Amino acid sequence: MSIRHGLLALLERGPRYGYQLRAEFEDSTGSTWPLNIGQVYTTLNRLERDGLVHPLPEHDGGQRPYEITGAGRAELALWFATPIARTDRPRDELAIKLALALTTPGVNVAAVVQTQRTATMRALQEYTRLKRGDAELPWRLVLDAMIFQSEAELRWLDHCETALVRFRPAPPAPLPTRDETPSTTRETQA
Amino acid sequence: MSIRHGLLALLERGPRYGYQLRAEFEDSTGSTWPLNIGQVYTTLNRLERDGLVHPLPEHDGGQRPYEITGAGRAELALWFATPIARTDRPRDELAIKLALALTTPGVNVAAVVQTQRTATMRALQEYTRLKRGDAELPWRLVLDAMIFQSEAELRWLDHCETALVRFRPAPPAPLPTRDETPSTTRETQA
DNA sequence: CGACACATGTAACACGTTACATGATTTG
DNA sequence: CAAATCATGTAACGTGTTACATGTGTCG
Repeated sequence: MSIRHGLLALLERGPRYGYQLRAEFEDSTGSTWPLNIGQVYTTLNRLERDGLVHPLPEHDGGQRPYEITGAGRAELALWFATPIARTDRPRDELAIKLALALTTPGVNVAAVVQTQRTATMRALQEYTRLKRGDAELPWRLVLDAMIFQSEAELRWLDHCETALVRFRPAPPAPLPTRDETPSTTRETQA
Repeated sequence: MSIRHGLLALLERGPRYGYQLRAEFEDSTGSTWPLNIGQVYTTLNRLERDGLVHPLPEHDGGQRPYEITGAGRAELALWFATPIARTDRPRDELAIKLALALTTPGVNVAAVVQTQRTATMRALQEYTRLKRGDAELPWRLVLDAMIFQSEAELRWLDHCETALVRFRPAPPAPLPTRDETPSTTRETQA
């Protein structure tokens, strides 16, 4: 429901048309999650169907601006007033993957952890690099969210590795997995 | 794609039928993400369509067990060998919400942050409570993932509040949208 | 028998992504 | 003019959720 409410929030600033909405959405989040333009139009149609927005008759060029309605404002206020519960969130694919890897025969769990750690560290570096650019506050906060999440993921991966050693002390054969790290990252035993 | 691959991983242990798959999936993750039984059957159909599993003719009771195929094993191995990139993940609704709240007129961002913090702290306590129960290692790791994420979210919310004070010194100010007077930054930390 | 858990499936719907088709406007 | 960009829309598909329909097996 992020797009639906996101567009509503943008329309709270004033009437906008589809292309504008995509541009402003991506501006706010620094294009962290690129928004397909088709999705904007289908979402606008659903919002109109639900009475949360209505189109304005101005057809200067080809633009069809929309305006938020009273019901839309109420819905938006409810969104801002309601915290996001853990149960609302999508499944954490990484957690599922590791949990299942533990009981799947033939899987080198340590290698899975190590591969993910490399990728996550790389992502973290990229976010840190991006933060040095000039960004507005909204995007900076989005970047910080990504950074905090990546750091938490790294901590969790360390934690998993430690727990793993106690559970399966020695994986029988070091099967090769895709790991592009040169050498340096192996001694992070928390 | 978590369910699709999750079911494949469970089938790697041996042939299973739909009901079993749901039970084992929820066992592994401690019912953190309850899995609708209908979803299991539709996913099994898609896996069969794609040649990753095939049904076994045994129809003892009403059970229709499935078996993983060679292509299924390959797909599963690829899943385990490939790290999960940040771009694969779903949009972070909380980050979007706060980023947009900053530029939406009439929104008390500090209140949004505070409401979320309360909810997240409550979730964190619940996870900590659950961890005291007796759980298998996979579920314990899933719980730890939730805990680490919640802690990161709390840290981020604190961070947002701090950044907010410098950006919009007075939240209760009702009208001004374009007030850029760099007034005295009162450090009102909660 | 009647209730309940086990077990399989289908239908309708929402959301998201990708790709495609179609014009209008700007600009080199 | 031609190409790129702006702008709107549709179609097909994958995934996920909810609700409903149906049958079997067990147990008080």
